[in-house]
Amino acid sequence: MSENERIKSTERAKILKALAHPSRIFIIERLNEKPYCVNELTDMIGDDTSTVSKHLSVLKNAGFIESRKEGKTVYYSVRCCCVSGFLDCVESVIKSNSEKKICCISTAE
Amino acid sequence: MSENERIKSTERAKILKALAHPSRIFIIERLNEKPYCVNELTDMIGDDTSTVSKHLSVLKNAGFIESRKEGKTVYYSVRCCCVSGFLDCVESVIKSNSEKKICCISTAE
DNA sequence: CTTTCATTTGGCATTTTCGCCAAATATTAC
DNA sequence: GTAATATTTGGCGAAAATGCCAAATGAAAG
Repeated sequence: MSENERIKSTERAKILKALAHPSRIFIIERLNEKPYCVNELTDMIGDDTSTVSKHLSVLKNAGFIESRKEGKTVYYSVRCCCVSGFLDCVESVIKSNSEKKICCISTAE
Repeated sequence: MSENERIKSTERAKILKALAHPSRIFIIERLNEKPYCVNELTDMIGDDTSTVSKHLSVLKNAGFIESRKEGKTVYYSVRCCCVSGFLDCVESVIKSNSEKKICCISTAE
């Protein structure tokens, strides 16, 4: 692996890692519907506020979401529309695993 | 987050985690071209054989790749054709990050 | 200015992941 | 059979991720 290849793979891994957590996937799915503030997401998830805030920070740093401040409240929203395609693909892998078939997102129904 | 939602998010996170490592992304990219054996991938990556073997095991358990034994050699190949779409999406996020624009895979060039 | 509410940051213990080595397994050659 | 080659597995220390608490910051209200 050349230096350049290693840098590129590491960069990509960072993005994927940012999404690779149950709460963060849940957050992305909720934000895919509409913007939510930290408090609302915290209530939904049930973890500590600081934990949720850190998850949001991870997603933001990766470029998946963005934030907008409104008074005391910070609203987060999805910045990258391809995330849903991401999750569709994940779903497709899961489906193919359970069916023990080769997966393909276009044939998955 | 309901029990069911938590299970679903955890399941999805597992799949994403399996891909969220520089070497594993590199492996998927190589296998996307054609099947390779452990030795060949080890040479390309430069890590210990056991390390690469474990990465392959992670990818296989997640359902991304499959293996076929030929004599002493084990060849791995991509089982899920949507993986390239995955990586395209990751690329699109990276690109939008550097350009500080909203990303969308369809407009990314 | 003080209080209150929403969020972020620092710190720390726990858990998970990583990567090497050594040993085990499997297959072919001698 | 033994030796050589390819891969996997077990184990262990090092590094990274996780999640809570407490403290800090920021903004509006009294």
